[in-house]
Amino acid sequence: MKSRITIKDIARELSVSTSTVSKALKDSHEISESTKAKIKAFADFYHYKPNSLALKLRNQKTQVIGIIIPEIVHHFFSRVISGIEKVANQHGYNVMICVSNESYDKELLNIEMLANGSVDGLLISLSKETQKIKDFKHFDELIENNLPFVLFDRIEKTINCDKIIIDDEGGAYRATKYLIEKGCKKIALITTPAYVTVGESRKMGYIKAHQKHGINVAESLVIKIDKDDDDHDAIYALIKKLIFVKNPPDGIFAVNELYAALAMKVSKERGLRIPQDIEIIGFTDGIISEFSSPALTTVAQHGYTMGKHAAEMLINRIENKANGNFQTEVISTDLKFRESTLN
Amino acid sequence: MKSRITIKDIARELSVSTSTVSKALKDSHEISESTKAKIKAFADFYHYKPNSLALKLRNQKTQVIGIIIPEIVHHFFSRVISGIEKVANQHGYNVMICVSNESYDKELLNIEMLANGSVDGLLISLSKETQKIKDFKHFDELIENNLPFVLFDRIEKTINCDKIIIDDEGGAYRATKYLIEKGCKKIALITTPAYVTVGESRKMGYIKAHQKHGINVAESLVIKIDKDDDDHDAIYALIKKLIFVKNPPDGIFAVNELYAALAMKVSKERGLRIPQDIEIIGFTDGIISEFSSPALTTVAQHGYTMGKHAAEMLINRIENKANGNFQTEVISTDLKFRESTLN
DNA sequence: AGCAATTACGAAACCGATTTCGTGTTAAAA
DNA sequence: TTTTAACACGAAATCGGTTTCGTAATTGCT
Repeated sequence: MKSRITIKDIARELSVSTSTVSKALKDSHEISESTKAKIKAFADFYHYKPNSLALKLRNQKTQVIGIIIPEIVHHFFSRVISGIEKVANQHGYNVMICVSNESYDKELLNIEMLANGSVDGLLISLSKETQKIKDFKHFDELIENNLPFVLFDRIEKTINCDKIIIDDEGGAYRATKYLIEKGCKKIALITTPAYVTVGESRKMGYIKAHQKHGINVAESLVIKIDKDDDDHDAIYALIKKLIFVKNPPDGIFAVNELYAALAMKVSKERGLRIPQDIEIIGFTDGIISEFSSPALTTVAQHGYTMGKHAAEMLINRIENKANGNFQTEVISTDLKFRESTLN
Repeated sequence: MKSRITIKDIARELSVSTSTVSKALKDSHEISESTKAKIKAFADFYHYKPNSLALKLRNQKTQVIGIIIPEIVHHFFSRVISGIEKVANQHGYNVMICVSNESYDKELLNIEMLANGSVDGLLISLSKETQKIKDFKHFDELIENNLPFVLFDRIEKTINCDKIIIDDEGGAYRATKYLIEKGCKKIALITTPAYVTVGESRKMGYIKAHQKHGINVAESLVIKIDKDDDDHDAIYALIKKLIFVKNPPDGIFAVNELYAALAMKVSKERGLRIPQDIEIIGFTDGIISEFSSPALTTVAQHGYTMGKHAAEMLINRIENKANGNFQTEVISTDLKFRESTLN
């Protein structure tokens, strides 16, 4: 059960003090060349590596960034993480990832776990439950202890911190506008409950695009899915109610690719041709869209970029390179044309 | 720039020693009720939380599990992580995730980072490069320092540790056998280069199924994709060479869902009807298969289960509940029938 | 030769906790 | 009245490092 060798072991074996060992290993001028050589050789031989906990405690700096996300089996979030990881590593940071599972309690627990000295800063995307019950007191404590943190994607305006979001409203606006201008007369919206802010923003874009064209949005064309993303059957059933009607919509804008893909499935079963009878656009960073048939036109949201920028914002804060005021950065979207809309 | 309150602050403010504070907060019988009350009230008021680095250093126990995976934007691996996270949390552990990006150097770096006291144990899936160059010396050091670790999915037999794998060969065998028994005469295999062990095992299953039926596998029906998974176009081009020929295959077994989905795309473009003219089976834990059209029949590999079991194996090691010998657990697969094969 | 400067190292404080051991005070037992 | 035990707390060691400061021995300068 031998464990990793420590500086004390080296000191004892070579009959010098721990200070001498420490300095020798850092090539300090205070130590003679001969002693340094001896110590370095010994340390090398036994593969000495300083204990990182001890260093972190001493330096009051962990070089670790904590990430709290609602779920990890999620293409968008995993891209964000990938971007974070990239930038973090470039700056010598590691990442510690916690999953809130869309639960307020777990989010709170995670924050408490990570905020006790384990990390230098936090990157957080709010859980659905947190957005629903609107309780943000766990962030007050972060602010009190002035631990830097950045909210990304699922944010809350009233929290005083740096934020980074997708241009949800703009993306939805352009997608809807595109459908309107292609001649769609009945464009349905498949969205989330209102407490999911990104869904709400996208709905806003959908509405504004209609207003811009002087069209009144029929409430019957808007459905809110209050089901777990894993429960495809339940979502499917809700969408069916939208499409299996006398005069089905001739356009659909869905706030994520899952809804869009399921809408496409339902449409095909209803006998509608895509895109001739009904045009569909999703919102996503995903792969369902690419491989569904017909391939889905989507609002591409660039999660990798968001992750990179979020990490940069946070590291700037941690290293005090940021100016005083908190920023909110908006990542713009692209409309990616595929087969589910007419050329 | 006030920072988190420490036990020393409390001791100073209340004119007691740090030992008294520590004991009081742990409700020790050594401390009088009145003093305990006073200290607890003070600590509560200032939201005192012990510094976790100090605890970890003191206890020589981090309650953190390190995970090293080749990539994170990957449905299978994210499911594995999800399973790990679940079990780890149940046992009071957190997870720290590092990505090797399929690079040997980064894998080595990650291991060194995590093995210096940051974690109690490691869960590792080998990078492609590591499998290619077959250099496993970084694991020797883990063994020397006896830091528990478990290899999952992409493993190496010669490393002396616990391992957990998918029944790649068995899954491939049953999938291929199914195609043969459905009457396919020319079943192509789309696989990875040989150094990717999971690809090789699946190839073995494919071959054995043929042998079982006394069929010789034509080398021309086996293609190895040596392209980055992100480079869909390049993969597409390789698959095209397989299918755009005079007598195309009437069955395809692909070692992952990306290859299967792309093969389906190519087949459709070649004018082949799926599943009437060509039947396709993929190997996966993913979502492309579900939403592609026709939906793909696949060998389901249960990443979530693998993650849970891997975490359990590791925690048993960490907490010395495992018996002495190293185990290799095999997670079995299911053939999930969808539209890309005849009923 | 006498004094200052340099060299080479060790002692001790520190990071933030826990825990063992020691001790002064008080109350109960002899 | 003396002994003893219980009580309540503090000093110090510990985890594994880094860093400041102090100092003995040597060297350099006048």
